[in-house]
Amino acid sequence: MSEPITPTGQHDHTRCVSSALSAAEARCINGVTLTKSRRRVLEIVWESHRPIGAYDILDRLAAEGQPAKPPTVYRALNFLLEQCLIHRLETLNAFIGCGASEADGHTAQFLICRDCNLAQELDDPALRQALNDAADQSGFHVDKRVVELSGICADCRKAA
Amino acid sequence: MSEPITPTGQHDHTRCVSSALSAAEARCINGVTLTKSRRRVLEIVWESHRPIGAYDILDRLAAEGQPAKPPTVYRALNFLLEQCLIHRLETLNAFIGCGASEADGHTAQFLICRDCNLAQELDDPALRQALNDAADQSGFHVDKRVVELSGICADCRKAA
DNA sequence: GCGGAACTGTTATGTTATAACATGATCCAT
DNA sequence: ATGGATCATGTTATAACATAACAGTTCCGC
Repeated sequence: MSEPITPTGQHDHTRCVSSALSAAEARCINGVTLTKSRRRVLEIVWESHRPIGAYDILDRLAAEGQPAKPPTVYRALNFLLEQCLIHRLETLNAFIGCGASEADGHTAQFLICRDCNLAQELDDPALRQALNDAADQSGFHVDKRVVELSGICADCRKAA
Repeated sequence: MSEPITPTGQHDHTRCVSSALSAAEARCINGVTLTKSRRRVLEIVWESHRPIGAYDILDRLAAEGQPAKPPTVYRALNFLLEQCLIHRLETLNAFIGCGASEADGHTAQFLICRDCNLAQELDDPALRQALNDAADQSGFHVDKRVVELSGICADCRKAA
């Protein structure tokens, strides 16, 4: 969030990928292991700020000479989701690296651009509060929040 | 929203189904027609306040001796979505009747109970505002909003 | 080295959704 | 009333997304 992401997603990925990986390694300590294939899937997910589908990950693995089958990828993705290292975007059936720090409840909101396909992760406190209030008013106990706003991002609007 | 919906969803459905249908007829005037099969799919969707999947609708049609194929149902569902007569719940790949009045932008939020499977439709102004603000801060133009909170509803919490 | 736990491989299948093309119904303008 | 445009439906096939079930492997503590 502190670093601009261009419409083409061209920024220093090596930096954010490696920071994602070190966060991942840090989180994997007691009985939880970041194995080679989980690590590779995490890298692939982080290779852009765009959501990527499970079968696209399969294709990447195949292209690298590591042919895999769906369960392999889905198992890795589920592990990464459990560890809060990635998010699943419900509206796209796709996955994206989690940009948030470890202990913030893994709650996020997404702005998904139809044009450049970037997905910007937010964690807006006011929005979070409004979500909590809405649920509280109904006496509803929330386990999981999905907030995905689709449209056109600022850069693409300028470009148009 | 004015009428209580129990955890079992037992309330006067004939009333809400027929009011949904008359809303639908009213909306279908100029070049837009509520055909028999679209109408039947709308009725099926409205037969509970629970989200229903496309293939469950297919099964119902088959049980009624109106065997249909997936495109038939998806075409009806897409029509009903365009007319804002139903919503699609992205987290469930399922559909539910739209309880909102005609001209409010078809923006809604859902509280989805994992236990009784009811989905309560909200249109909370504060939440809507918070969503707008979050997008505006990023200069993002929103086309479509998906807000789905999953958890346990008040009734199921009491019952537990 | 043995047993258990975690991880991976493999086959098959389940679930959700659409492409592509053919046919039928409706309307209304000439 | 016919021709043709438009909208709706039927039909076949397949694409896209996801998991069940079971077999094999690796790793680690005892």
